[in-house]
Amino acid sequence: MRMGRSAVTRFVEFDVDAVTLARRLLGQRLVSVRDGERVAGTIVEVEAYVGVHDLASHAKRGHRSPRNESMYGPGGLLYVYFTYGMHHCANVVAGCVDDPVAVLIRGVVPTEGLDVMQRRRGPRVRERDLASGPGRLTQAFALDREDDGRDLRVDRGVMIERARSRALPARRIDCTPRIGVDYAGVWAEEPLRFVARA
DNA sequence: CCCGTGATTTAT
DNA sequence: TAAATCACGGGG
Repeated sequence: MRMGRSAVTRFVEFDVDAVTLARRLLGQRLVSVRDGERVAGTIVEVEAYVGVHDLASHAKRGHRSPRNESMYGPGGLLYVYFTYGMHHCANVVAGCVDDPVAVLIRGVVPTEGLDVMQRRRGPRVRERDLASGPGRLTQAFALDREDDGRDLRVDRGVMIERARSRALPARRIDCTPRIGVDYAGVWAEEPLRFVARA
């Protein structure tokens, strides 16, 4: 027998286009477990990087290197890169093998392990800044290049848990151009950033 | 506004 | 080999 549209799947499915995955990730729960310390939060801001033709993407013009190799893997891999000499950013790979599309996680609202996040981020950081920003959330969740290529579908250290069975309705999502991609010409204007309304 | 910081990419 | 760039964050 076939699963209907309303069938409840336990896990997020990743083998879809980047925009679909971006919208699907909003409201779901990012989790990391490090040395038995579990932290978690709700994904509230993401950006889609939609393919080799997307001049804002690390895979633009089909570029492939040790850094972005994970983008060429199956949907569900984690792509973590290092930038500006001090920050890590985390993406969820979408699509299928050899189709380098991904979703950058830009903002999470902490729900579990706030004390752990505070320790990692520093004592002067305000609660609402713990994981609001792509570099901030990797620090709060302790994600770095060691985590690049992990498979979120099976990994026990980093995962995305289904916190809601249906995607957020479109009216609960704000759509804007992506941040920090002014170098990308017309692609800088594309509305590929998605933010869950407060 | 400016700057740190260093891996990666691109130009010479 | 050298120079420029960078999916950022913190501090004025």
